[in-house]
Amino acid sequence: MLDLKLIRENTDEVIARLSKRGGDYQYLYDVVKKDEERREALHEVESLKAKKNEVSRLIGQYKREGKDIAPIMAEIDDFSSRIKSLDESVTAADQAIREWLLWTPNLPNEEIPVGVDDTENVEIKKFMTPTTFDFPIKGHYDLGEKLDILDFNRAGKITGSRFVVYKGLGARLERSLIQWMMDLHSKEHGYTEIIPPYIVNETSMYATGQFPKFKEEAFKLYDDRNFYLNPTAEVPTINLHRDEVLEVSALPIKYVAYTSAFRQEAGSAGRDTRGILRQHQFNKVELIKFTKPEDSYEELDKMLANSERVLQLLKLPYHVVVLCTGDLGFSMRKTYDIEVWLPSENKYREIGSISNAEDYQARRANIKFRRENDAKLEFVHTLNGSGLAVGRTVIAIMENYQQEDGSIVVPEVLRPYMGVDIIR
RNA sequence: GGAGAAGUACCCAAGUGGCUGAAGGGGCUGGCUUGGAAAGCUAGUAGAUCUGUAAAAGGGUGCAGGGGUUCGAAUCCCCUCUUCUCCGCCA
Repeated sequence: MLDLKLIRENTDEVIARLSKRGGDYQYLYDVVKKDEERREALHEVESLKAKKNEVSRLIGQYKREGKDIAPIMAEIDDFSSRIKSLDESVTAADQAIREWLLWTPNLPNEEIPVGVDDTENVEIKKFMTPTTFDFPIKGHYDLGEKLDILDFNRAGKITGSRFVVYKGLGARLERSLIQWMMDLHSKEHGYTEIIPPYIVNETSMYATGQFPKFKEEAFKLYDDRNFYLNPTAEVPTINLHRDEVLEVSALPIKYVAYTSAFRQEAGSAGRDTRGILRQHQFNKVELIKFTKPEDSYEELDKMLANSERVLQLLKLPYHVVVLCTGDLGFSMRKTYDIEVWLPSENKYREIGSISNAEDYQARRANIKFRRENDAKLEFVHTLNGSGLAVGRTVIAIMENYQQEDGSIVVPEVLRPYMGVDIIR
């Protein structure tokens, strides 16, 4: 959520900055106008309430003293009806403003490239060169079916499209990666491990910014409690501290969370339908930080380095791009995407996304901290990043480590977890 | 799923309609005392949020959350959530 005061005082600037994302934000002028009306009504109703409170207290006093209260009762009746109607208009204005703000995305960081879509993202670093082969290569879907470690047909029978069964060493590869990533980030990078609920409520979805705009992306449960399947561990893990005041000495708080993630992929009909690149259910290890405002960008860069380390240790070629304004996620101010080399597509594909929301989610989720005993409360900054998407890491390993005979060499760091050197 | 109990500030806890934005402890912060500390004595402790302002002052809201009754609600009524206990079922 953006700060209403900021919008009130810098309307033109806010609209200009938001417009770099694309879209029309002229409605913010209406919001400001509504806010003026709201405050006007608020002043009036508050002074009426003050007077009414004063008179009400007199009634108690009069009664104790045995005086007649009839004369002041008439006065109170008049206050009450005016207060009621004014209160209603204030509440209506509040709700209207809140609704607009919930649909308004975060301001893009001013230093990120301005652009309309992912073609204008800017590469900032590169690790290794794309893998080359001296034999005809296969996609992970072909490799997986031949090795009998990925089964798409039976997953279709059990559930439907965009689901997969991992089998044998395929299942073990997925499981090893989860274990190894959790170990790496918790033991070496100092994150605290979290396994949160995989079902979240509506309030949690609003707090991180999935709702209201991306409701159609979520799997809703048939249940009258407004429950949804977790779309990313970011949701439960940020909400871990919703409505809390964090100890300043504990910041930055660093979590590594493992969950399965569930997405409708509503806007992706027909895209990436082969293989496990885009599934309704996938595993992800996610990094989350709560930081002091002045530290968030330094922590963002450290988080990026922690994510990159996964691919470096796996010896997989990747590059990092800064998302341009048009490709930036709704709640985020700045995002790095890590894209891994996929030989079958002959290009880099997203495998992780590392973002700083600054105070946008903290404001929605009401997560604060206090610098000193008597200091005012301030919003923390929240960061989240992949560490990494597990299924896509499986793809990258299968494709980049494939041999001419269709077998797959297991990256060295995973061998202690896998118990084998090669999948054949 | 059934039956019951509870939710008050940083923590514990009193409080059945006005004199309570909230007794009493604990903790924390300051002062006295001390060479220093402990103990003791003493003062402060809604610090939230909205509004307002240059900053204040002032005002509204705030006793799990939401509605209602009333001139007036922590207190009465309704709904929801959470926690705990017992029973049932169960990985």
